[in-house]
Amino acid sequence: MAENLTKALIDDGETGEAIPPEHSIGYQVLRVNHDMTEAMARFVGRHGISGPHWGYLRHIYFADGLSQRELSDRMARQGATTVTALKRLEKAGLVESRPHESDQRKNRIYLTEKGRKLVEEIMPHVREVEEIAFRGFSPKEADAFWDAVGRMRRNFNDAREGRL
Amino acid sequence: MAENLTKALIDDGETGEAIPPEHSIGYQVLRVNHDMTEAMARFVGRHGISGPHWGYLRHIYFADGLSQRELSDRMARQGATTVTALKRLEKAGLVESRPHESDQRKNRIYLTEKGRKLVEEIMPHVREVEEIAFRGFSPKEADAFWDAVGRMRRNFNDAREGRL
DNA sequence: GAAAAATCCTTAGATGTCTAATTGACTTGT
DNA sequence: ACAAGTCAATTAGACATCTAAGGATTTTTC
Repeated sequence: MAENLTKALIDDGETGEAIPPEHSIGYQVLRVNHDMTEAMARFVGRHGISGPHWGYLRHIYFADGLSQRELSDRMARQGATTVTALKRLEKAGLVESRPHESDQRKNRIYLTEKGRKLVEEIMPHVREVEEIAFRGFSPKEADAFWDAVGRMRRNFNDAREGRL
Repeated sequence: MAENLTKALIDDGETGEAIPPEHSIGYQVLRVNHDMTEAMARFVGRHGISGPHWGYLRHIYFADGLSQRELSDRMARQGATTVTALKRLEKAGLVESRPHESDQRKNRIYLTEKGRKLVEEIMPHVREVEEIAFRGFSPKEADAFWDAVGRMRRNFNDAREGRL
């Protein structure tokens, strides 16, 4: 039987008892996320930027010319948060913002040459964090994990949209 | 072959190319964590508290009398963060702090009756979030996911400690 | 075409989080 | 036994984030 799903939904679930943090998948995912972002922040800190700023830079690197709205969505942050992050990045000479050519409400965000170089310097650290995460995983297990995370994201997306 | 481990460590890895966010397990875990904490925050918001505060209350519920240090560790937050959170929770009449009986540096944190009631009111929502997360998962798949998350946490813990 | 609604960005203010420095209390080494 | 080191909690100050409200520009509706 399901030993760990058990923890949250059968052991505790069937008795209707409260779920302690260690038996809550939300808590466990919070912790593993914390570990990963902390590890990444340690690496990028050496290059003089914060973890969140790294996130913005990477998105822009792979999708130059995005609007702030698009960037906020991909970062899973509110628009107001992106405004201040971009201000700092622009001040640091890492990104630049230009008006959208056909819609005057929008901006387009681009990496500067300096920004691009920085992303390329930092990228090996991403590989290192990925490598730590999957240490001891067989390819099959890693696949299963990727698949599970994708399905969970879809589950929450559906729930938010009111489907299901 | 590993289709998804592939994404980060073979496809991109072997060519030495940059890893885009969607192929980064760190980004995917960030997103799923965001989805879960957002869902939980929506639920607990109805009861007048924030997501982080809920986290503290749950830990105290299951380990009454913890020191702030212990509580901070379990929450994966710095001590200073816990200070301000507890101040608010105390002001709201949900927790109380008493001096440690044998070590005058420490406090012990307890839930009040009101705090305990609140945790019990909110608990069903935790179950709901867990249920959304694992929708469509077989017991075996859920087990595998629990196992994988635990191993990842251990991997990062080992890396932080300098083991490996 | 004009009014209404939606979209994009921005600002203002609140909350949560971190790091660094401080104070007071325990623990250790000699 | 005492000095040095460690540890718990706090404060101060910076940064990241959110919600709410506003201004400007589409887009939609009739």
